[in-house]
Amino acid sequence: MPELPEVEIVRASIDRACSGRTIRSVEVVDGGVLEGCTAKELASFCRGRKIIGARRHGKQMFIELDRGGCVTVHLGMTGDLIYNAKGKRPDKHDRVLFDFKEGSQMVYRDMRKFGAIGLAASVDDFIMMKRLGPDALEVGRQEFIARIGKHDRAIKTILLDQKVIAGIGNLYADEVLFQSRIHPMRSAKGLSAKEAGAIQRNTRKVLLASVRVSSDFDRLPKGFMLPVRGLSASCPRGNGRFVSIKVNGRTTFFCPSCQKE
DNA sequence: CTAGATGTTAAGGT
DNA sequence: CACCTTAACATCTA
Repeated sequence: MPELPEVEIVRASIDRACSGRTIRSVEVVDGGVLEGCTAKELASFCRGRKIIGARRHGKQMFIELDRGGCVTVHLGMTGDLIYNAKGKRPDKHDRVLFDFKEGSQMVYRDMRKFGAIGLAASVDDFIMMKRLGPDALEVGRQEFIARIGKHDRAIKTILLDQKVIAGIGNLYADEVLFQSRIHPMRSAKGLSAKEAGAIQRNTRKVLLASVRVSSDFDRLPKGFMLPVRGLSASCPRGNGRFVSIKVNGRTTFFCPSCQKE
């Protein structure tokens, strides 16, 4: 589930379904997903509190409670936060259940358990503690360009660094660079003003386009790499096959003809 | 059976 | 110190 658009989609649905509901109890099925608090602490923190909304910063989610404080939720690789109407059958990978007064519940589901649930006094507190950079959709154009240009490392590595800009993951980094026609190994610092500007623009374009289609890649506009990323697929511009390399330990696809070194 | 998967972080090497 | 690569986390699927 886990890059900015996917998290935003989950946030919006939880915000809609759970705002105003009061948590009656919390059941931690698998404590392995808790970070920085025990099951007891999470439960006593939440008990009797009302959810006032769901927020997001990069890939990080926050369930804000009345009287201050929030539950922090990171979806990791396979996490999901779901609103279940009363009587829904539990799934094998349900890890934490937040039971509401009405009998419905908010469920944290995560097959691989790379995600994390914790507590924070405030959203800003947590962002500071984790040293997260500004959200990829909220950061201004000038700041985006200034931040990426400070680093003399591969541009893809910089886009993936949550401390520089928060929210871009492996798939979207590839798409942003493909849209910008920039090779993933180019030095971020070595980019021209025009190139850095293109990356900023395309970051917005790609993330917003994905949110718009609910991350259903097949519904993205023509010319996107995501629906065909990988395998032996061809570049949608008709310039031949994609190539795969490792950048920052992550599988990277690009079009060697459109994205020159 | 093996390899790899949208994320994050620690550890070890140059 | 800066940067890079690798491994680890846990589990499923191609």
